[in-house]
Amino acid sequence: MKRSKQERQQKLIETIKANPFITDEDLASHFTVSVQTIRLDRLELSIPELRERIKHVASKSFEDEVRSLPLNEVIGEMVDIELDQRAISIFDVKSEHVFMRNSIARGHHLFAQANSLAVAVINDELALTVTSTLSFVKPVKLGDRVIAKAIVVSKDEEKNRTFVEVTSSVENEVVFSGQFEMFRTNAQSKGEMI
Amino acid sequence: MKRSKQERQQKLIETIKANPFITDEDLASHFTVSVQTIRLDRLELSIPELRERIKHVASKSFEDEVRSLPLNEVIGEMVDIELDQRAISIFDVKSEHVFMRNSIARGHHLFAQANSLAVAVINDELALTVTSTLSFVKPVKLGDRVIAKAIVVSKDEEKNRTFVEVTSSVENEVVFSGQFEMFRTNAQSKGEMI
DNA sequence: ACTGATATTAGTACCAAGTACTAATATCGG
DNA sequence: CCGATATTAGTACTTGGTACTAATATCAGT
Repeated sequence: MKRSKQERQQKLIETIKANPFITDEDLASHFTVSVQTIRLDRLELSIPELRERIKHVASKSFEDEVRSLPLNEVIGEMVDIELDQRAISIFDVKSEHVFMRNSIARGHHLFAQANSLAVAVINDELALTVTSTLSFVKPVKLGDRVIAKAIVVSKDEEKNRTFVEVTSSVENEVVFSGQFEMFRTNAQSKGEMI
Repeated sequence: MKRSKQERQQKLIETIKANPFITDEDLASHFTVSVQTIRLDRLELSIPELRERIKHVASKSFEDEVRSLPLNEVIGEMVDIELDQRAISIFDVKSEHVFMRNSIARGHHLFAQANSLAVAVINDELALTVTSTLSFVKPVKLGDRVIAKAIVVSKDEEKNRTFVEVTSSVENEVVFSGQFEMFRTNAQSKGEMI
């Protein structure tokens, strides 16, 4: 039934990963070894104790929660903005943004960054994306820092339209570009989009 | 400096809410009362102890994580698919998808649903969005159920391109449409997007 | 079969952050 | 000043550990 130490430790890693809430005692009975053995295993594998594991999971999600609340309106971090002119935001590609199997960022995050930047650069109460044309130039990978630059290219004051061009790059290489036609108004709340 | 018990308890609730990771000891010195007082307060307010609070935060996020892992690939719920032909998915607009101030769905969620559906309908190892043109027809509100239909309209076998048209509607009214030019290949792993 | 190394188990003291409970003081309102 | 409420102190006990020592098991190789 049981096999080598290495095998057990491998399973241990998986088991704890699948359920970080498991105690040493439960692990011991699960692998039918003593609690001390489990503790030695954790020591060797430098797996922290239950409380530390839980704390880690909790603090990770707590930070995310805190971060996603006030900054909700812009995807990525705004570093520069001149209303009605240009805006720049950076977005770090983390594991939650990529496909599992190839670590490539999912397109909607790039779109989200670009689009929310286009919304932000508009100096009005209300900004609404009407149409957009996107070009995904180059795959973006886990760990990449994407810098999006939005530039207001033209306006049609009569129709309340603003045209914004967004170019995103990673290490000075263009990875994405999009043209956004935005509807703008300072009316109270006819409805807003994006 | 200090005020009534009620006032302290009110602050206590806020403090713990803002930072669930705080110990009774830290709370005690923060409010310059004894640890026992803090414990009586928690008892009266039925605020659980630190470890239980942390566990709660962690398990909440852990469930979310588990849920988002396998369903990671498609945004929304796939209800029908005929590879290389058409696909349908539904997406319920929840509070995390909308702007706080007007309860209107943020565009990238509509894009994400449409785009992941376009990826899914492609019957190949690899599907990559090259370009897309989007039209946000009508604002989508909190609580709306968005039904996206993807239809493969044409193919360019030589260039490995597939053109997909996605139309999203709420209660039979079109709210969004997009044309997606997809790159496809069954090569192992040249890179993938979206 | 014996030896040495590695692995496992047992046991103790100690820690953090509590609960549960009892008992002694403070403080305040009338 | 008295009684009620609030606060503080203190003890025993709990969980899920760490850190450490020491005793066994198990296995591999000669």
